[in-house]
Amino acid sequence: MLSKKCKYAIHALVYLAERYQEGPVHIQEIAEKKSIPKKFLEAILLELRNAKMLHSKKGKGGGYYLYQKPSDVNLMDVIRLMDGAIAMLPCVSLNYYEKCEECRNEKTCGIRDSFIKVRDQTLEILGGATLDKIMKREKALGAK
Amino acid sequence: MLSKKCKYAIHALVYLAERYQEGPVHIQEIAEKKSIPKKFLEAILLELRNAKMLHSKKGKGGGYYLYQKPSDVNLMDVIRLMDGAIAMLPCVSLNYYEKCEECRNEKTCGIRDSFIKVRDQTLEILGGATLDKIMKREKALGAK
DNA sequence: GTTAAATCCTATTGATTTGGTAGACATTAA
DNA sequence: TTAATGTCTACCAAATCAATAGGATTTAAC
Repeated sequence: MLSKKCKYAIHALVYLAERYQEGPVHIQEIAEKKSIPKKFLEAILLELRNAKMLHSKKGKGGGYYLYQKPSDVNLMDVIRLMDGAIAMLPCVSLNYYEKCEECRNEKTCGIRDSFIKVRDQTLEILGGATLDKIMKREKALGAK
Repeated sequence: MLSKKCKYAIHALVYLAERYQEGPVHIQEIAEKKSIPKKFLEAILLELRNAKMLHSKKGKGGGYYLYQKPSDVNLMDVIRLMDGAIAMLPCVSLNYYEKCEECRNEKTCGIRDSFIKVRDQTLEILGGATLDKIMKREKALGAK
């Protein structure tokens, strides 16, 4: 399951995608519109900024805005940043690989194969889920 | 990520699949062979038994053994039992559905779609990953 | 240059989950 | 009767998650 932090991050990014190229949006507004605790959101946006997904402008009239085009930001990257590995086993993770203590021998482990398939399918879907596609879908579904 | 409990359960089941129709295997043996803390394994096997995945025999000469054929036990069921939902969002889970607090309106949520696809792909792969296939793979890979 | 509005940063907290342990009890084979 | 085994309830420590507190810093506007 995705953490709340990750879900908040996704919702905040979608919101900023809707405001793309309209200047900085401040935390307070995102927090209110998306019902996210402001202080928690603060930490999340900061993390997204440090990962170069967002830019920020300090001081009066400041706020956050997308660093890249909505079509260049996908759920795979956001989830990896917020929650870490996408794979279901550490020993099949591409970005957060760790040896499985439980496996005596990774080469002959019979269960890894299925989880490698799951990982690849998942990455393909989430890698293709970009902010612009999410926005388009919401419009198509009639969101106001 | 799968919990340790879930990984232990899978390894224990694979071990019991290798001993299928050879009578009860006791906890101690599984714990030693698979390097699982005995007391923890005890609780896990009990849960698998309550879910009708295993049978047990009490008293001297007792132990655990598979309830069904190895070809009838798959990773999807084991994971659901041990860790709960397989889906990445509660609102797309088939067996553990819950409303997403974050979504104002599920019907118009633009992100659910990707997670439904991930869920379906994952279920298909894990549903097909049966104990007998895992055993065959281990043999093919040369496990001793 | 003062002030108000905003982000930035560090630390802390409470609740829940995870991983594991202790010990008594019940059942069965020999 | 006894030793071996599963069953059950309770407990505990550490980690993680979700959230909060309280300033420090930066900037625009006056």
